[in-house]
Amino acid sequence: MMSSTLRIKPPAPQVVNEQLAQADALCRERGSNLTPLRRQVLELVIRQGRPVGAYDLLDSLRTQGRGSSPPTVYRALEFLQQEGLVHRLPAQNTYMACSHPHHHHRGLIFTCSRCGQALELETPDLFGMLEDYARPHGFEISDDSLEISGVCPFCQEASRDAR
Amino acid sequence: MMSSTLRIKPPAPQVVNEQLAQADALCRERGSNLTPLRRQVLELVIRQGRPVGAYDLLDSLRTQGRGSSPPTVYRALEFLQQEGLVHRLPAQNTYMACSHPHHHHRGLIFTCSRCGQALELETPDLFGMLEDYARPHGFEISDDSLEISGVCPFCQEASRDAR
DNA sequence: TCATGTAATGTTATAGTATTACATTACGTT
DNA sequence: AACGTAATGTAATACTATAACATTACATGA
Repeated sequence: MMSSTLRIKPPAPQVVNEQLAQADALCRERGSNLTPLRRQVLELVIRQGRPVGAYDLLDSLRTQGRGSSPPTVYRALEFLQQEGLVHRLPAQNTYMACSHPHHHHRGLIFTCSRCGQALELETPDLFGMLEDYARPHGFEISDDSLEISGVCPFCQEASRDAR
Repeated sequence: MMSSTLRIKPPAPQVVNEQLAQADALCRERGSNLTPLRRQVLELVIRQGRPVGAYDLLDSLRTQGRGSSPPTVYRALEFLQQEGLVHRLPAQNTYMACSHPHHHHRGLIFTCSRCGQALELETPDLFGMLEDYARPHGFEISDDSLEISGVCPFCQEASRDAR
């Protein structure tokens, strides 16, 4: 993972707390169990403000005094994904907080292959189109987000500067 | 990887040969170097008729008497991807032959999370829409295919039967 | 011819990502 | 108290991918 960017700041503590409160509310409504451990992992993901690798999360957990091993973080991430609180980005093997867990919009996520930064969009037409393509083949979509890789504007600029 | 399906047969030898001939032609045109090793890997991918893992390819290479190690197959796959002959499916860590390497259409690939089977479609509108979403954010798309996970009709049926 | 440069491949080791399997704990219900 | 279930702890291992360096093959020009 070890790539980083200074361009995007981590969210302000207040924003983090809002997102956590929203997660609390959602899970309470649904009767799902946002345990302290799961909540702690979610907080780490949210604070990051960008996609983060599972083993980075594991390091953070250890720093925070949790006796942790890979299954700890993978299980928490699995739960958080089921609840729609976290997206997995398969092309980068990373995880990021969902930016609108309250609606059930399925989103599009652009990830930069240079710096790893990600941008989640609400794309009202996209999944409808995908369903239209899928239907005639009897295929049932289960992904709730779609990752597409490319180059973010900052890294494009960096390329130009290098030349 | 080790999942399998009997529903989709591997392509007939004749089809395999056509696809290989097409790859030969494409690379000749472009002046790119489809070496025996790369061609052998491509053939393995094509014969499979479905997504394959890199280490499965490695095993096959060894069976065929190539003294091979991971970099061998990963390097070949990298070349084949650059040439648009093979797609990587990040959600499954697999590789599959592109079904239309001659046009430069960027395609949509449905993958079944149960059986691993994949279906590549030509989707005339899709990447245009994605570009439209990306443009206002200055994001430049580099993926040439989009993987989306779900459940194929056969596995849906299997689920119903199980109940 | 033969030096030299470059692309491709070989080889060893290691890094990075994820899961299996089994033990333990916490806690609610009978 | 006994039991069942969900969650977590722990050790081991499987799976995926890359780094680093050596070697080979072959084209080109001195």
